[in-house]
Formats: sequence, structure tokens, C-alpha cells
Amino acid sequence: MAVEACTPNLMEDMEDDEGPVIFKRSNPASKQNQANSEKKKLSLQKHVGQSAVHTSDVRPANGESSSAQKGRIQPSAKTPPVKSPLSSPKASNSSAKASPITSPGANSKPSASATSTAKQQNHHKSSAAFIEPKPSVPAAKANSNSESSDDEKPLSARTFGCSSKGKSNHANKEGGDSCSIRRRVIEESEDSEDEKPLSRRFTSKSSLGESTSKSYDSDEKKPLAAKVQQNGSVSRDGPMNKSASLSNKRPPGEVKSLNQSSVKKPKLSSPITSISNKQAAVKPEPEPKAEDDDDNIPLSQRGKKSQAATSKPKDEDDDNVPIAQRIKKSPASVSKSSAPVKKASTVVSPSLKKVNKNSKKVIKKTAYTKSSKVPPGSGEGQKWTTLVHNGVIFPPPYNPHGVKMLYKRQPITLTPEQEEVATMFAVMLDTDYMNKPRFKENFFSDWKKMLGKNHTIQNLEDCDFGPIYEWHQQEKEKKKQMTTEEKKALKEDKLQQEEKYMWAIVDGVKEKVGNFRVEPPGLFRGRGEHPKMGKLKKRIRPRDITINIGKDAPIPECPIPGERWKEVRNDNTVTWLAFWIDPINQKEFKYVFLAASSTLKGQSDKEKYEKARLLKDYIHGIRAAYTKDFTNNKDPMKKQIAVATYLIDKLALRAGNEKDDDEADTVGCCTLKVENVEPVPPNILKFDFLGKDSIRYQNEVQVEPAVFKAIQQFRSGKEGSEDLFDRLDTSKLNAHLKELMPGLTAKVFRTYNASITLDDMLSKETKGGEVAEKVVVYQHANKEVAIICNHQRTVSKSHSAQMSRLNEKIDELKTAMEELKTDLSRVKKGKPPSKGADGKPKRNLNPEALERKMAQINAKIEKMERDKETKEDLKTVALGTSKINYLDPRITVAWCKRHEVPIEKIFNKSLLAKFAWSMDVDPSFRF
DNA sequence: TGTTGGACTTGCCGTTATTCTA
DNA sequence: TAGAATAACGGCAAGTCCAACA
Repeated sequence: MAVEACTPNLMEDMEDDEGPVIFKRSNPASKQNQANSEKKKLSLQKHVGQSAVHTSDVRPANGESSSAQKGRIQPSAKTPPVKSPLSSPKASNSSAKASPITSPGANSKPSASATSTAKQQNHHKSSAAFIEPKPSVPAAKANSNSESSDDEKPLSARTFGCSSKGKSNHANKEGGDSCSIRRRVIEESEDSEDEKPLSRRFTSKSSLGESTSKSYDSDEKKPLAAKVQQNGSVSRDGPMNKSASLSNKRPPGEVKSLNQSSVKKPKLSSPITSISNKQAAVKPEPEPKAEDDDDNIPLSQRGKKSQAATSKPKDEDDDNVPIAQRIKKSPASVSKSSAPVKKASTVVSPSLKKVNKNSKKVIKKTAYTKSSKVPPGSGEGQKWTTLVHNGVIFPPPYNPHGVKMLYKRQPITLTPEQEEVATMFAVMLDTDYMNKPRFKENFFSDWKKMLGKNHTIQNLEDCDFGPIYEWHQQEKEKKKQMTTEEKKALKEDKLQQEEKYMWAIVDGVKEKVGNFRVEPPGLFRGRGEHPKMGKLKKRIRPRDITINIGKDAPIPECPIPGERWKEVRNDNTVTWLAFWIDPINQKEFKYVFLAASSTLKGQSDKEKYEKARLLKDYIHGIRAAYTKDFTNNKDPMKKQIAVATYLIDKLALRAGNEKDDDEADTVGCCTLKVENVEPVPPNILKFDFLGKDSIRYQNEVQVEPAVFKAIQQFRSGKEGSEDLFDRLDTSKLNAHLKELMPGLTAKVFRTYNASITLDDMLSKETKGGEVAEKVVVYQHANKEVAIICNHQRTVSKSHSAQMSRLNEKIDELKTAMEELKTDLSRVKKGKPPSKGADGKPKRNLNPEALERKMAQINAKIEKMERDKETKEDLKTVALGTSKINYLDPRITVAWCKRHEVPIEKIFNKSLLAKFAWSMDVDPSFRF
């Protein structure tokens, strides 16, 4: 089906695609604004809200309903209003301005520390259950891989592989030190220098990349190297220093500047069937390449095969092969893969059946898994047979502090309910939310309802929450001052109270519960420019909560006397233990699930990765198919689907569901607006949009000319705020993807590309050496994945201080070095050493001793320089997210086994528990 | 066929615990 | 041993995606 797509032309284009790739990300630097907290506090005032009393939701528990129920399904109990112990006398109005709060201070938040020292439950059972019916590893197929080799290449291989120069752009926005990581595919790598931002730049490709081929065969059989000498701290220096660039998140205020329109898509929605009947499942690579095929191929050979396939100049390593090039890469492979695709062009299933000569094993392997989306009651969607747990624990009732805030400089007496909400606001005085008018408006609007329309407080501007803020700071300080014993006692006390809620018994197995604590009331902290930020998140009560539990299990006792659960269900087709309606968005729910380490979660995790691995078998055909479609297809919807799939695959974009007006205005692939993608001739696309969590995505990518042309076409005649893909939404896209591979959805590409990138980089870059060096290789690969997925983090508040300290130390060492040099030359001439800074004569050392000292200092300086570089390099890259969500742990475990790296060097306790199912993977496992 | 409800995963951040360094 | 740096943990917001419903 895609044969035609692979025209020589295209191939050429693809080659171009190999240029340096730079990830560009912005730096919102929202935190940076903390520095302004002083100023912020000066202007806490805001507008008057409304009247309309509405307090019942926020009142403290005053149980009035009957005692704990025994029945199965209980209707929610209605609760009469709670009498507030304190009346709210009217405070006198004075015209004076509210006094500003002066003390800055740490961010505060109702802490819910709860250090649950998770007793590790036995995962043996569970992991045993997950043990794959490990297919006997097929004989190495050292041949015929050319066709698939490229397809299986991770994105990074294309994007970062070729000496890409990571560039960092620090664009200061709103006083924040925002910067960006730019990834791009422009030929002239040198130009990166031009783009160098204020701060440093990093060459994104380290020397690591050079060690492409190395056989790990010899290591394969070795046991997990717990015995390997650990080298202490993981050195972050080394090759990884060089990579990428920095970025910061988008400053809140900048959101608007992007003109993200909130215009919602009037979807044209042509029926998906129009695609379906033509596009058939893309057959996986025909060769009987099992998931583990590659495992047995020495890396060196793999390297060779891909090189052969590309027949590129020697120094141009395979990393640099772009998607399209892979598609075209081995003509043979293309035709091979395309044939089945064509063949399959009638129906999905036949091709799939065929496919599953290959994927049979996959299906078999995942046979233990059940579709999670089967109609309840059908029996097939069953998630558990018996489920016992103790429900949830509620935050303690509000304990009034009695500190009076000021209104027009006069102390105001508030009811406990009013005071509670005022306190929620007061403790946020030193956060960035105080710079957001919407936050304050929403807060005041909700609070005003509680105050009542005749209350003295009529506007936020005249409110001075300073006294409450100060009180809160003092409380924090007191807590800090507690002795270790006191803290320990508190902790133990808490643990004791919570212990019973921490566990559930699922099918007879004790499993940890994830979030058994009901969320405390507070002010909603939406991310980005969320329209509902600042709204009151009311206190959740038992009557809001639906419990899910086994039929024969005892109903959890309602922990608040006199109240009862909203409902008790016995639904074994779902995994949640409890839920309540999200008080901020009534259309949504908050669930209580089992912890990540549970069998159920592990199972679905494994299914996720198996699906992504399955994509490896199909990816070649899929790429060929979309290439053909965006090149030749005249049907606008198909063309859009093809381009969207290309972007999702190439850039790891998210699907991009439609959003309501009451959500932050962010986009994903399907919801990109015209203004988010700027075509720059000849074939560069500049992306700039706010993605999930309002994290800015900035990137310049060289794309295939056909894609470039298509984008221009999709844009033509549209306003900036209109949808780029007006014929498309995620359901259509996913429906289409499912025709190409069973169960395929947009997000699978992210998992696939992340995992295969890790696998690829680890295999290419791991050399011998100390454990610490190998760990650095891992971190480097991890970082590349994080960049691909645009996983950012806020620059820590102390980052610049830390950098300055490092610089100071380096300077000191350099000065000492200079002195030693002088002394050495003096000593060599037979003179005494110069006097010290204190004017006293220094000890007379012989030249050898001086040289030794100099060497030591030099080593120190070098280490510090590396630390500095690494710190700067990673200051905006979040490595954890991909590790937790996108990287198949089996890749890591197998690599650790092969290279005798203790797994604890890579996975912390939580991850070890979460990935217990992957621990017995064969060392030869390859994604 | 589009919309919505529902269930789940993904993701960033603040707090707390642990480790490192002087 | 204290304070700083870093890692781990947990909270909760915000995505994805499926299927029932209108």
C-alpha cells in the first residue's frame, strides 16, 4: 500500500530530515514569580462578589443522619444545615486601606504528609501470574532486518541521532528565567550557535552516541549484578552533560499571548466509515520476527544491519534515519510490507488474522489480560472476584484558630466556615495565584456567597488576610521546631489511624490502596489559565461517596459518626474502591484506586507495554500507509488523518481531545489551531502551543514536503483560531488507527517511541566501565525520552543560588590553583612560597607535593564544572514521568541484568514495587 | 453520529525523607 | 552535626479513550 509513497524524492526529503533536531521548549517560569511575592501581597484586594448565601456544603461535619448503615445500597442522607458556633458580627467600616502583609514565606499547603512506609506486599504471587509464557527465543535472524530495523528505530534516533545540537533558548518572560529547548531538523548544525540563548547551550549529542555497536552477548547470562561494586553516587558528569538544552515553563501570563482560542470546533465529521472501508489493517512485518527476535542478535550485528540498510556514509550513524527514510529504506521491505497492506484493503479481520502469525504470540501472551472495556455484567469485564477494604479516611474537621483578618483595617469576626475559607486564601498569599485576577475573582465569588450579601466584607481589595497568614507561618514554624521525637510520635499516630485504610484484599491478596484519603477542602488550583481556579472545593462528606466492594465483604464503617455513604456498589467490572463527584467540575469524578504496585495496576501496565511492542510489528506498514495518504490521497479527511498520525508518530504529540469552555485552553494534535503551526518554507513547521497541564510545546521540525504542503493546505483560508484539522477528532483518528492495528490508539505511539528510544539508546551507548558510567548512559537515554515527550519541570527556586555557589567554589579553586602554580615556580627556583592571604608564610612544600595538590584541585574543578553543566542541563527536564509511565520496565531490568547494574540504581523503592511484574524478564529481552 | 458519562492513565508540583558536604 | 542538596512520595489536576445514550 505504501510502496508508491516511497518515491526517490521522498527519500531525499527524508534524508534531510536527519539534520540536527532541536527541541524547543519554553520556560513558563511560573515559579520565578515567587520573587514577587512581596509585591503580590501588597495587592490582595479584589472585587466585590455576590450575595446568595450558600453554605451548607462547606460546613463542618455535624452528623445528623442515622448511624452507620448495614444495607447494600443506601440513598444519600440529607443533612440539615449546621449551626455555626459563631455569629458573624458586622465589623465597622473604615476607609483606610488594608495593611499589606509583609512576611514572605514558603508556600504553604495543607500538608498531608502521611509517610506511609509502605510495607511491601508480596508481589511474588502477582509477578508469578504475570510471568510471560516466555516464547522460546527464536534463532537470531541476522538477516532481513533491514526493513524493520529502521522502523523500529526510536524517534530520538531520528531526531537526536545526528549530531543534533541541542539549543537552549532562554526567553525571559514575566521576569521568569524562561528558556526553551528546541529540537529541530535543520541541516546547518552550525546555526545552533546563532540561536544560542543567554545561557548555555549544549550539544545534544554526546560522545556516547558513538559507541554504536557492542555486543552484550557475553553479558547476557550473567545474573543481576547485585554484587557489582557500587560506586557510590551516580556521577552525572560525563557524556550526558552535553545534551540538550534548557527550558522553562510558560509563564502564566504568557498564555494569552499565544492566542489560544477557545473557539470550539464545529466538527464537520465525515463518517469514519469512509476511511474504514478503504484502509485496512496494516499488516505487521511479514517476517516471523518475534518479539524477541532481536534479542538474540548481537548488537554489533544490529548495528551493521541497519547501516547496511541505510548505506549511509560511515559516520552518519543510524540514529539519523528519519521516519520516511525508514519507510523507504529498504525497497524490498517496503514492497513486502506494502503488499499485505494492500491485500488487507478490504476488511480488517482477515489481515489481522494473517498478521497474527506474528502477533499470535502477542495475543497469546496477553491472553491473561481481559479487555477492560466489556459491558458490565457480561462477565468478561470482570476485574476481581472478591474485594474487601475499609473505605476511605476523611480529613479532620476544621479547627477554628480565631485569628481575625482585617477589613478596612478593622478586625472582622468570621464564622468557622467563613474563617476556614479565608484561611485557604490567606495561606496562598505568597503564591503566584495572587497574580491571577481570575483566581481572586473566583475565590471571592464563592466566599461572598458564604458571607452573605449583607456582610461587612464587600470587596476583596479591602481585605487584609495578613494576620491569618502570619498565624499560619507561625504554625508552620512551630511544626518545624518540633523535636524529632515529637515528629516521630505524630507520624506514628497518623500511621496508626490510617493503617486500616491503606490496604485492600483483592481476590485474597493484600494490596495497597493508592489514595485512601479524601481530598481536603481547599481552593481549586487549576493549571495554566484555568477558568475555575480559586473556586472553593467543598468538603467531601460520606454522603458524597460511593463505595465499591465485594458482595460478601462487610461494608466499610462510615468513619464520621451519624453519617453514611451515598451508595454501596458491588461492581467487579471496575477497579475503583470509591468515588465522589468532583466538587469543581460536576461532570467529573474522583476515584480511589489501588496503588500502582497492585496486581491490577501491574497487569494493565503490562498490557500497555505489550500493545506498544505490538506496534513495533505494524509500524512499518503504518508509516507507509500514512505517507501514501498524505502524499496522494485526495480525500481531505484521510489526508488530515495521515498528517495527524505522522505528527503523533514523529513528534510524540498527544491525541488532543476536545475541551469544554470551562477548562484551560490547551491543545493536542487533533485540536491544534492554525496559529499553533507555522509553516516556514521550504519544509519546516514551527509548533507553538500549550499542551497538557498548560506546558508549552515549542518545536521546529523539518517535515516531508508533502506534509508541509498539506499543512499549508489545511491552513488556507482559516483564521488563526480555527482548527487546523477541521475534519478530525480523536475518535475518528483512533477509529482509523484501530483499523491498522488492533487496539491501537494515539497514545500508544508515545509509549512505543519512548520505549524504543530507550532500548535503542541503551543498546547503542552502553559501553563497559563502572556502574556509575552505565547509570549515566541510562540517564542520558532517559533524558532523551523526556525531551521527546516534552516532560518539563519548573526550575527549582534555589537553582540560581545553587549555580552561584558552584561558581563561587570553582572560582575559589581556580584562585588556589593559580597560587599553587606561583608557588611551584618559586619553589623550583629555590624561593620560599608566597605568603598566604592572611599574610602568614605558607608551609614549604616540595614540588612533588605541590603538583599532587594541583592535580587534586584540578580534578575537583573538573568535577564541579561537570556538575554545573548537568545541573543546568536537567534543570527543566523531568526524568521521572517517562520512567513511570512510558518506559517498559523490562527494557531497564534486562539491561541491568546484561550489564550488571543493580536495578536499585535505576528504580527506587516505589518503582521496584510498581514494576514487580517485570523483574523476572530474560536478560536478552529487547523491546 | 455526536455527545456525554465513566473509568482509567498521565503529569507536575509541593512536602517530606534521605543523603551529602563542610 | 547542621544545613544544603537531592530523591522519594503523595496529591490532585488534566489528560485519553471507550461505550452508552440521545
